[in-house]
Amino acid sequence: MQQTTTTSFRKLCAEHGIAVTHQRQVLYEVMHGMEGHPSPEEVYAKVKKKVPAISLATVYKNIHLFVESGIFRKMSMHHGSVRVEMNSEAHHHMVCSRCKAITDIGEEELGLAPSRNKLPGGFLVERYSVDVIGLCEKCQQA
Amino acid sequence: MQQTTTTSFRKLCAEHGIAVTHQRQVLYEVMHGMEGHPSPEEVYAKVKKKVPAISLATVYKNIHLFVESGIFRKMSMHHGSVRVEMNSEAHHHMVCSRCKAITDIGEEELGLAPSRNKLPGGFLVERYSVDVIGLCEKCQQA
DNA sequence: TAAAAGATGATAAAAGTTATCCTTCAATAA
DNA sequence: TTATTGAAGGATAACTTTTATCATCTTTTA
Ligand SMILES: [Mn+2]
Ligand SMILES: [Mn+2]
Ligand SMILES: [Zn+2]
Ligand SMILES: [Zn+2]
Repeated sequence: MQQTTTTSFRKLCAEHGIAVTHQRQVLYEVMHGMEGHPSPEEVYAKVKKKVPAISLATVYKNIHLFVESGIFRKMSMHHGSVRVEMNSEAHHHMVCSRCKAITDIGEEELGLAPSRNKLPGGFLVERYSVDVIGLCEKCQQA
Repeated sequence: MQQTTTTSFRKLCAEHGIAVTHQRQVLYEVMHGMEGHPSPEEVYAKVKKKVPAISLATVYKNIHLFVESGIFRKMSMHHGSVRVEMNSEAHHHMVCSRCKAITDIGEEELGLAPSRNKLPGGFLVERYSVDVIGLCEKCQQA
């Protein structure tokens, strides 16, 4: 089983053209086994139990690497700072995955019909916030 | 006109039960006139031109105040740190506006039909990321 | 107009992230 | 298998964003 895991991680790395290291493998396995949407600090705390000498910088570097190579993805666009919305119209956002430009798009233009107002688990809907991830026109050319 | 603006800001403050200060008024007017989704630093830079002595802390405090009192809103949920997604299924998120708990919800469960793949401005859609903002069951009781 | 409550400004501190630099390790070829 | 070389890791400084603290000043209200 250990052998199998190791082998499949080697394969994953080969597919993505990244080197296999012990830290990377443990990090991958720990992250893979985590529920929800952990922060880098939470990942670090868990990995440290298996590789006590690991550095927080290594965790950050490899989280980025995993995200860039498509092994995992970011939960949502994370802007360095909080952003305020002054447009009070009901609208959503187009986010360019390359240049990170954010453009408003009206609810009708987007053509989204939020149906339910109660969701599984008894969650009561207040509003929907849709980020459309994709490429802006400029970035499609480049 | 200046008089009118001042009067309407006083009214807005009264409605939201917050005190009227010079800094607050200038901040509100500057933010109201800004395009897009500025960061606190960008707001600070602009306000400083009109009130050179204003402190960055005041800008932060009042942005929070404006958001809490519903005058403006946050562009999107901003978590203190980057969050990684290990669930590779196509899914979206229910975000509790009170306790900030994030729960996965499958695409079908949500009942969302993303139709177009080209949007205004030539934006090419890669994927949709929907945050449903609302109250989780626990927070509805409290 | 005076007292109380609240807001501001300066600045320290905390939290999150990135950069630097030296050491160690993994990939590759001899 | 071993030597070489580029890549990766570890320690830590530095940077960015945000919050906390506290003395001073301004609004509110009575
Ligand atoms: Mn917007
Ligand atoms: Mn998720
Ligand atoms: Zn772009
Ligand atoms: Zn909740």
